[in-house]
Amino acid sequence: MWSHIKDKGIKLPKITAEEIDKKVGPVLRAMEKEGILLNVSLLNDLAQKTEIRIAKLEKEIHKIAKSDFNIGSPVQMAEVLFTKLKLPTSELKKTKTGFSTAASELKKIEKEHKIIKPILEYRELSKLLSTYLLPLPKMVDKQSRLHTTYGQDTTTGRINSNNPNLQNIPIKGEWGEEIRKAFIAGPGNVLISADYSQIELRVVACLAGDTTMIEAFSNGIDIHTKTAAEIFNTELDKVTKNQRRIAKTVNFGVLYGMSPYGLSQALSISQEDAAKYINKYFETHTGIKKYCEDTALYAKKNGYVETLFGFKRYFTNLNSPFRNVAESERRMAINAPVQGTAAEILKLAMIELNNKLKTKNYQLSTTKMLLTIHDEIVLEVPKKEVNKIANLVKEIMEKTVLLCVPIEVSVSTGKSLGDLTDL
DNA sequence: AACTAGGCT
DNA sequence: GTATAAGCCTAGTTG
Repeated sequence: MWSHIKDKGIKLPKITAEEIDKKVGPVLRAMEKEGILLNVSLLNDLAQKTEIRIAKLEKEIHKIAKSDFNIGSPVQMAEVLFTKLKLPTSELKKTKTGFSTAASELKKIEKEHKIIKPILEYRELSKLLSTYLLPLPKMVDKQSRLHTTYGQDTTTGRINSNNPNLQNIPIKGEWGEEIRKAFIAGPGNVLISADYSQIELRVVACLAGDTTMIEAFSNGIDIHTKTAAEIFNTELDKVTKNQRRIAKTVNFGVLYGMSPYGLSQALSISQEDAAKYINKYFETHTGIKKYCEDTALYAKKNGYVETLFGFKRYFTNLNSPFRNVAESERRMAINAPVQGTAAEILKLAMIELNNKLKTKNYQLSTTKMLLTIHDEIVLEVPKKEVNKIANLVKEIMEKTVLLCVPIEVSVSTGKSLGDLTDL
C-alpha cells in the first residue's frame, strides 16, 4: 500500500509487522517482570484525603438536591437534575436511556445551578479513588513493585496494558501530579521518560506527502502554531494561545475524521466556525485531504488498510446501508495506518534499545525499561548513567526509523513520574 | 452482561 | 432527517 512512499528517501528496517510483534514480545515480558516501584504510603495518604473530600461533597450535593440519591447512579442523577431540579436539557446529548449526565454535558449547564460543580468534583475524585488510589496499593509485590501485563492489540497494532493498566495513570490536574509522585525510582536510581513529539502527525505528514506539514516539521516549526496561522490567516508570531489551542484540536481531529459538529462540541464553538476551520485546513493541506480520500477508497476496494510495515486492519462494513456504520469504519480506515505505524516505530525502538542495552557498552548497567505508553518509554536508570542512557534512548527512538520528516523525542528525568523535568 | 462514565495516548 | 473523534482498560449501577 505504501510502496510509493518508500521510494521517497525514507529508511525502514527490513522487517515485517509480524516480526516486530514477535521480537517485542520478550521485551514486554521483561518489563512486566521488572515492575515499577510504588510509594504505597503516599497513595494511602492521598486515598484518605480523597475519601474525606468525597464525603464532604456527597453531603453538599445531597443537601442542595434535598435528596439522598446515589450520586454514582446515572439514572438517579438524571432524575434529580432534569426532573426534580428541572435543569435545561435542550443542549444535552441523549444516551440510550435518557439525557446524558457525562461531565462534557454537565459543563454546558454548569452556570444554571450550583449543584453541578460539586457533582463534577465528586465524579473526578471518586474515579481516582476507585480506579487508582484504592486498588493499586493492593497490587504491589513484596518489593512494593507494581507489575502490569502487556498485550499486543490485534486490531490496532498498539501495545495495551492491563491488571493494572499502567497506560492511563492520571496526569491532568493537581491530583494527577500527586498520584504520579507515587511512581518512583528505587534507591540510587531515577526515572527517565522519553516521549515522541507529535509522532502521529509526523507519520501522517509522511504517509500523505503533505508538503505544508513536511516543510513545517523539517524546519522545526511548531505544528499547531503553523496550523493556527493557516486557519486564522495570520502570521506565525501573531498566533494567540486560544488560536493555537483550536488548531491543536483541528490537527488531531483530522486524524480521526472529525466532523464540524464534533469540532464544535469539542471546542464549544459554533458549527459554522468549526466548518470554516476544517475547510481552511483542507485548503492548505491538500496532501492530507488526498490521503483521507485515497485511504478510504483503498479500504473500500481491498477490504483492508495497512501500516508502513504491513500490518493489516480489515473492514467489512464500509458499504453498510447504515450510514453511521459505514462512516465510522471510514474514520477507522483513515486512522489505522497512522496509529499503527506510530506503534511500529515505538516497538522497533524498544527492540533496538533492548538489544543495545545488552551490548558491551551497557551490559554492566542496571538500566531497565519499565513502561511503554503509546508514544513514550519510561526507564529506571542509575543516577550516574542518566546522561549516557538518555542520549542512547533519544538516538534510538529518533533514528531507528527514518521518515521523510525528522522524528523528535523529548527526554525528561526525575525521582518520580510526578516530578519529571526536561533534560 | 449491558450501560454509563471517565482515566490515558 | 440522522449522527457526528481513533484506540485502550476499569469501575459502579442495574437487572
